[in-house]
Amino acid sequence: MRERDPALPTTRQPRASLRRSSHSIDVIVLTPRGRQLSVLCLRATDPRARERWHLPSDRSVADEGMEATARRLVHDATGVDPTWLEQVGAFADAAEPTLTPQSGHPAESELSVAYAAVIPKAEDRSSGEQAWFVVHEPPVLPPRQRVMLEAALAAIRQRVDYAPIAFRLLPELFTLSELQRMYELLLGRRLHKASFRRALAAAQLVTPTDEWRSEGRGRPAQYYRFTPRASGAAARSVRFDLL
Amino acid sequence: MRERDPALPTTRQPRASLRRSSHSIDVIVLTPRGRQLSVLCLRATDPRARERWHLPSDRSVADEGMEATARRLVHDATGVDPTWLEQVGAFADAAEPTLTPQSGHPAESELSVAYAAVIPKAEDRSSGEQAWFVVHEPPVLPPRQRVMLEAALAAIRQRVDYAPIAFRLLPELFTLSELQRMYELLLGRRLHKASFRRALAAAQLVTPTDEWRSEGRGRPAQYYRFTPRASGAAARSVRFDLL
DNA sequence: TCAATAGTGTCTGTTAGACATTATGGA
DNA sequence: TCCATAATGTCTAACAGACACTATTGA
Repeated sequence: MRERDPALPTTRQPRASLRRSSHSIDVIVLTPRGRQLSVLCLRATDPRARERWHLPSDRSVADEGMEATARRLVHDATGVDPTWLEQVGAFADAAEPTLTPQSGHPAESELSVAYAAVIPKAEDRSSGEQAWFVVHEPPVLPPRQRVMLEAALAAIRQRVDYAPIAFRLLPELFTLSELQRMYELLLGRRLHKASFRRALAAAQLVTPTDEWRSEGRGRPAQYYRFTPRASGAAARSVRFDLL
Repeated sequence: MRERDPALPTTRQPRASLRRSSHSIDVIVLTPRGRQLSVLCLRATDPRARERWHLPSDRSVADEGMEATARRLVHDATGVDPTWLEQVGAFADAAEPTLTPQSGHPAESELSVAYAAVIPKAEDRSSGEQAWFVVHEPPVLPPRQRVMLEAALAAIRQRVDYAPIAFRLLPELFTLSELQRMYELLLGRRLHKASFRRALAAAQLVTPTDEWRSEGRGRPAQYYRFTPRASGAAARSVRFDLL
């Protein structure tokens, strides 16, 4: 790709950034808020359609690659870099054999490549131009982006057992209860406490520290640290079928 | 997408088929051959580069949708429709910050959407223009397509426990040994016989018939039929951690 | 009889999930 | 004292994997 493209029947493209492609990069930015997982949505710029929302999206794949575009989209919207990012897939509108009146995507791109991104905590920039929505109660989105949101959630739930997504959402030191709550947030269901800790111990994913947390009422909790198994596959693949 | 696209700065597209996009659909066509899983590759048309191979690919997303394009690619190359088809993801060439001398894709498309397809058995059309390669010993492919092949195999292994891929590769009636061999082929590893059958029974995925197979030496095998659990999720999610 | 494949029975170690109990702080 | 949270111990049913065994055909 890029630079030489003599076979293309289109006109020569400007060589630097801001070239518009026929496809877009769309990002599902997720963050924990309270007991819920929330997704970042942007308000339509058109003042006549203030109740139309959409996901961060960009068609200028500026010689930077898809993942870099997704990362930039997250940074521009939230001010921070995602701590985890992964492609979900490519989406077009369902090709109805007879009629497809209008695009299911705000930028009218033929094709959208969706990325799921997570950031630890969102500084509340609810400027009116953007807002966080609980993932199960999103605003009305363009059809294609609604599909992408569901696919992103499914992808995260599938990968959370094998990728350190939960740890990327927590600070360096965390308690096992905090870790479990993060897993529950990502998976969207409750886990069994004893089994959760047994699985963690078996996988040797965390090591205790000397730090303790004492806040609020109950017994202080020990802080743990994430200690991924160096290269060699996880001692056990950490199956959280729990609860 | 399609038809109205007033926002696009490009010239008006011809409305019907054979419109070239900036992205391609590439298909990883897989079929069981003997004890191995094989992938379909096409020979370069350029007579000066007869040892260059590539995956079936098409840039004319002819108002038909990505999946239909993938299906057509399979049909054109093999004469049959795929019995299972699923998107793997979108792939571009790694954006080296400094230089990316040439495309990692034969059609020089910016972006390729990969689909994994399986067909039950390949009528041998090894016309010299195309050939089947054992998946672990593919020919030299364009870099992007090599990545897509590996991703397709990983995707299949991940989904084989939840999607009826193995059954789509077998005839209506099959023996449990045949089914197990198909799973082993797709997963790329041996399974434990007793555990395999226990898991099948627990998941209630198959029901015995009155037919028996008697061919070759050993004891005749009973034929089974695939009986998916109607809608309601599988009684058990059929975990084949076996062996 | 042997070889080859199909299918089953039994045993053992592991583990998920339930449940109960102890531990330790704040109000 | 009571309450809330953390952490651990024990029990049971389920199950994966190993192993051995029986069953049934053709050569």
